[in-house]
Amino acid sequence: MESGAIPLTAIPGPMDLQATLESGQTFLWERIDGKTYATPAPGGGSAWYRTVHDGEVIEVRETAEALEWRSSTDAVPILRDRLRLADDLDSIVQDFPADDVVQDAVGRFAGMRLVREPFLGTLLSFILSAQMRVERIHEMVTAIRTSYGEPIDWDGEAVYGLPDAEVLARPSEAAYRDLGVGYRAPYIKETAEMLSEEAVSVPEISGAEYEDARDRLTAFVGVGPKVADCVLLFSLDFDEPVPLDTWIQTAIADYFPEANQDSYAETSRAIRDRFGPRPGYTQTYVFHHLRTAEQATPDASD
DNA sequence: CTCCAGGGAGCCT
DNA sequence: AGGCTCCATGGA
Repeated sequence: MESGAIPLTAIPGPMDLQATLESGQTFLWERIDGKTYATPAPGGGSAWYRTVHDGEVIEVRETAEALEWRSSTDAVPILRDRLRLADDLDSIVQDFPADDVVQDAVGRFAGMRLVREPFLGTLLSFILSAQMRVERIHEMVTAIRTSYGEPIDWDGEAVYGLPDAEVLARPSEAAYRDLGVGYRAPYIKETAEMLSEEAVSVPEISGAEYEDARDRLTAFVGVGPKVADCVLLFSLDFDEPVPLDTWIQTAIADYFPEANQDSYAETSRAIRDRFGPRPGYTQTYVFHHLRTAEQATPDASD
């Protein structure tokens, strides 16, 4: 086992590991303490998080001074890439619009970064996300990972990463339904088949202009414009997408009504213009802010 | 009980 | 192109 620490002073701008990993951008990490998407822990520290990257186990937590890591390999370049540690967050946030809802979100989650997660896991996660709560998406991805991934021995514990598309194309639709994914079962199977057959060129999508890339991604079964936007934003390094989910639609209705247009493509352009030079970053803050504000309001008994 | 969740496919004009 | 209906599941 290797281990190390990335000093927070080596990261441009603030860092909030928990907000980054528990804001519904990625479903490929698990908290080792067993609590998933718990309310933020006060005190500057975080739980340990674990993922499997190309067959290597990676664990990371945030302390007051550093991102500490343990891994079967050198985790530093992987963490820098997946957690976008090179992003100058102060500069990015300065470009956000001055609207209260945006600035309130920045105030709550300073240090939340976009992620740059592996393509297959991101694609499947957001296919599963249709009409589903964030916590359950994580449960479904975990169920697939632990059911069909190869166990990795990690200090005597079996750790499961997501297998490749060829493996995920094998289970029957009924087998996926048994995992509780509902009507998304055929989407998962058919998309895995398309990937294993290389029916769609992912490098071509990565290299395309944003709206063209979004259109191309919808060739996968279960992928419409919203899911495509999530994949482009959280995996393929596009900063333009503003996924128009129920929360962002609510935000548009309440705070940016002039951006409400007739079609997804037109509304997308309007809200992008409204959000400024970093639309994807702005969206991620607003989404996390509104989603977590709602769950805090229903009752004061807890 | 009803309503809702990071929507999309299939079908109809 | 744009509108309508159906699609599983679990929590509030």
